[in-house]
Amino acid sequence: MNATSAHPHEQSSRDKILDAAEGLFARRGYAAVGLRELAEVVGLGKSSLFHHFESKPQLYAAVSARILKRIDGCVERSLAAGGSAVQRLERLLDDLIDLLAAQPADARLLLRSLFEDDDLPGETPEEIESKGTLANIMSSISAVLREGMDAGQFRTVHVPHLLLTLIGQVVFPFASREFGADILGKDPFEPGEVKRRKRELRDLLRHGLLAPLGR
Amino acid sequence: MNATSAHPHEQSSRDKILDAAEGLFARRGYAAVGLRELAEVVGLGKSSLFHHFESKPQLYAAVSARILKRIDGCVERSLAAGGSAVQRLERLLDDLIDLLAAQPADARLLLRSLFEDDDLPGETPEEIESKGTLANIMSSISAVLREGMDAGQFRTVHVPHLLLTLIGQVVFPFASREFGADILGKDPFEPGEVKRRKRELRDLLRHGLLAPLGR
DNA sequence: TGAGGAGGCGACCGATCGGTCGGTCGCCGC
DNA sequence: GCGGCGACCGACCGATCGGTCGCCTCCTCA
Repeated sequence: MNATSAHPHEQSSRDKILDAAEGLFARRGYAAVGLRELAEVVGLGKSSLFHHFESKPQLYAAVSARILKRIDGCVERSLAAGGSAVQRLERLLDDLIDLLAAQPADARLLLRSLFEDDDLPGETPEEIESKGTLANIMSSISAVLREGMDAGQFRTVHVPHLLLTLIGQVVFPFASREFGADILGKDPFEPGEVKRRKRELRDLLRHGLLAPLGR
Repeated sequence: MNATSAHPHEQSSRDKILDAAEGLFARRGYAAVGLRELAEVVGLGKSSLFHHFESKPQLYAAVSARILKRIDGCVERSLAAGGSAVQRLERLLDDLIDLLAAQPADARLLLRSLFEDDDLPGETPEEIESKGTLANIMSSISAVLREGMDAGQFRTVHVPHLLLTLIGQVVFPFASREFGADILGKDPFEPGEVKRRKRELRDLLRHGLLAPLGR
């Protein structure tokens, strides 16, 4: 069977493990997730996990590689669709927000992987590939920013700092689901809130915070 | 002895434990830090830790409570200094950035605590107090935002969403030190980069990203 | 029909986890 | 001089960690 999608309803054990692991790692972090618990969630014996992944670090690498590939695919697809730099950037942010909203675990795990460099032992091939994927994502976003600046559509800003700013403001709100719900009074993943988030972020980038009167 | 500061050079064991724990928890997360390792860093036997803190969760609660109090103090001090809503918000962001830059572990641990609600077992008194401190921080920042909107200095925005945006863009870059260094090509905590970060963030809030030409 | 391999299982391993216990040492008041 | 006490320590506890091993059960295909 094709593993990922013969019938949509019976996914392979490998994918079930990946999905469950993604959720658990996202919520509680790498070290706090035990393989016994993961196996129980999946509905397998613990030793069966080792038929699909050779070790816990390698499993984590597979999970985070899958997420990075999802994001990379979204970025490439979004930027390839054409239009001015402004249009492409705004579409990219919308699409990224839709992606993070559709996959609640992704934002958390992504954020974790961005500030826990030392969480994995070493340099598996899968790890190295992930580093490349991440670098590709960053350079694609940087490219559209520089393009917009060169075309005079954007102000002159420091691209790397803007990159960090964008990541923080796009990813963080979806990473902190409970805290976000406290602040918003609603689940941030609710369709209405997602739509509002896209609008607020776009307006902030277009106009900043200050009222238009004084300019 | 007064614990916190008799001579500046010989801090109490309790404070040494708090400092070391803050660094370790920030870098690797709660579950990944063993008390043996912590004790070794501090230079004590593991069992001595239990003379100062009754359990690992309680120690973590103390560490994160200390950070929240630091931030709350910074916010209150910064907002109390007077001026228009615009001036107070911009000063607040500058001061927060200075604080996070001066205490490299704070941003990481803060970010962690914001999206790992379930990391601590239950409701110790210290935990409840921290929840109040955090709520106080948020409501103070919200207040200055609403004040600026009411005065017509800010655009009409959705305050809770802006709050999440601000947290993400202020805290995240200092939480991901190594990743930030990759992006910037320099250590984000270097004084020059801190200064640049403050300027870039301020300009983004003032003007957004779009070039002023087309308006 | 039967060999073989993929997938799965429970029992088990050494290491390490958070936490406890009994005891030592030095300082301070009496 | 001595009793009490806070700081500290090493040895130890049961539980759990990631990982291994041998065995079983299907399904496939020659």
